[in-house]
Amino acid sequence: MKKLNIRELAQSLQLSTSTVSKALKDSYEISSKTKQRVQEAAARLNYTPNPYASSLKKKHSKTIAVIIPEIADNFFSLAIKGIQSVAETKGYHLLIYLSHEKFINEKLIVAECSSGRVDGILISISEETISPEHYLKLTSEKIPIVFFDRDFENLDIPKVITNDYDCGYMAAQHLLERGCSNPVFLSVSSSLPICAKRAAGFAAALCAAGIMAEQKIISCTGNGDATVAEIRELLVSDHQPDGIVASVERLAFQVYLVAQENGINIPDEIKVVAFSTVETAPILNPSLTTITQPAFQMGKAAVELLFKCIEKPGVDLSGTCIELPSKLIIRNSSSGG
Amino acid sequence: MKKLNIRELAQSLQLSTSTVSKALKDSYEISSKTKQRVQEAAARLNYTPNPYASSLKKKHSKTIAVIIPEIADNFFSLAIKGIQSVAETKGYHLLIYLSHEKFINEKLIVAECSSGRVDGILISISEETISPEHYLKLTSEKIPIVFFDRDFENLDIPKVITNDYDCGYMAAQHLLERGCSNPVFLSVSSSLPICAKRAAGFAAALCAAGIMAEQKIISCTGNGDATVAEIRELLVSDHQPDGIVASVERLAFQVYLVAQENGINIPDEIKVVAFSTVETAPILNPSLTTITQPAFQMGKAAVELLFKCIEKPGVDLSGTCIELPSKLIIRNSSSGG
DNA sequence: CTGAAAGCGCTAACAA
DNA sequence: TTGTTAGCGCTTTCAG
Repeated sequence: MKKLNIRELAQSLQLSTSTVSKALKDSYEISSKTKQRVQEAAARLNYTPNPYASSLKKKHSKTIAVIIPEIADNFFSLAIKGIQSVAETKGYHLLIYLSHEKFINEKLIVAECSSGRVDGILISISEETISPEHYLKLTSEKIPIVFFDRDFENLDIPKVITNDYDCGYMAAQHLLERGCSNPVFLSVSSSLPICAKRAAGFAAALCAAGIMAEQKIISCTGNGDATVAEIRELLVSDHQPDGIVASVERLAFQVYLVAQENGINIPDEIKVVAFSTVETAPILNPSLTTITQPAFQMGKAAVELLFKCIEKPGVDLSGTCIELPSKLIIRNSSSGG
Repeated sequence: MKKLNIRELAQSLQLSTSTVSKALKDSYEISSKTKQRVQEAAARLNYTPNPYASSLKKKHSKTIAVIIPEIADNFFSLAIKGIQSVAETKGYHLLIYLSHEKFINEKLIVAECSSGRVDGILISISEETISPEHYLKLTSEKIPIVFFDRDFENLDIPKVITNDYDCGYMAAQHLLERGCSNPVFLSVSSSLPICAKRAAGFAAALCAAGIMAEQKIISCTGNGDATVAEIRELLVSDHQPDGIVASVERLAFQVYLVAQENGINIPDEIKVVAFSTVETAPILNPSLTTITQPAFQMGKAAVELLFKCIEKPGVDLSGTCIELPSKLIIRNSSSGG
């Protein structure tokens, strides 16, 4: 069956293309009799309008871009799920782009998005991102953008984030209450605002308890084996910490692995808390205390905000910041003390 | 900064649009001097060609659709990552659609894809899918489609799958070797081919060992709490099984939870093996024996196959089936015996 | 209520 | 080597 276009459909009905076009979208200008005739024929002949022709004419595409650093990560999968749940009710399409945590990739993707391909952009910035020009260019071209989770600070771009500073504080405090005297924070990037905020909260809690926070923020910037090596070195050192806050779940997994391989008991010798949405937290060995972000809700809130920008180009949402709190869920990895 | 089009760019250079168009794509017809002039101007004025206009003309979109049942699932996240890794090198865009395991959604999505929006489709079918007309319609319209992981059987559509039957067999055999005399298989859907194949392999291994496989295939079709209830009932029943093969990882997690809450020891009282790609398998309590699919590679192989279909519409790839083997990774949840 | 016609921004014959 | 022109398939005034 050959794909047919609106002209052919119109011809087969002895109507003009404009009548058919209007009938298809149920316009009040068309008699209900012809509407029916047209819609019936369209269904029968399997007519589907070419979305690109229509986008070209209407100057919007009913598609949005989601730019994330990584997809094989529970947080982002859940966020996409949230995004998709509302995009689908609005008939929007979702284009997914991965920056792989690289600034250069992110810039290329963002530039590509300014071509008119998408009506709006949802982005969680890469670890490397240090300047915002590419976002600014987008806003100057009036294509709406909203940050979710990982934002670029001091910009007027709308965002939905979580209470990272408070959670960093909470995590440290929790460890302190459980008897840790030498907790450390495992950071993935000092330039990444969310990580910096978590670290800052952590440091503040230590200070409040009279502990010097210097040297308690440990950067684990490599990935894979390099990080494992760093963690191994940390855990078997003379000044082994007695508590760990993992800024991302991957680091917690690595801590577990290293502890396991070196016979270090969690939580007796070392307690751990992780920023994580991992589903298996309750059945880990031991079950993992987490700071869990409302990933699905954040995705949802972010698209909703984006749709507001798209639908009401007039109203000024710049500066809007929605903060959805994360939750500390206490499990066995931090018990005892 | 207002977005400009090719005509305006051409005007500002005192050239024709066709010259500019060709210069932009580095055509041999254009002198290198003007090429440079054009490209320099395009960069300076921030010109980006409208992709929809170009798609309309060229009759392809450089975008492919990925249709999956669910995104918050390690297997699919990894598969997307594999897909993306090759799409990005080819400059293709990725549209993601979720069927939420519903046949009706899948049909709608597939129909939408036949509009010319995408150059090809990668799909993992929903649990409910029972008829293939919507796929056939696509192929009759010459839009390439390839199945990955969850295929619809007895069709000539290319696919990349894993050795599900063998793995079901292997899982059962492993449990038997470890001393189980009453293993069961937890199925999510009897109509879903991959699940059925896993179950069939499982049953075959039992038969080979002289065990009646009747009633050993247990369907856990509800989701969430309903499934937990089913599993709870199974585990505390008089004829409690001493081995479980979970056809999907979610079921294994639920088994762990129920075992935990009822003080049932894994692996002493009951051993478990799960079809799963979960990253935390080694650090679960106890570490989980898995049949792990090569998710990333499957995604990669699938797009590569799809690109072959797209790039060489002439050659006939129908019937192509790439089978990438999964691996049994033995851990503590099935130890002892 | 229906139709004619212009044009969205780009590409690709074909001319020059 | 560059320019003219005719669409791609659709939507949308504007006339009828």
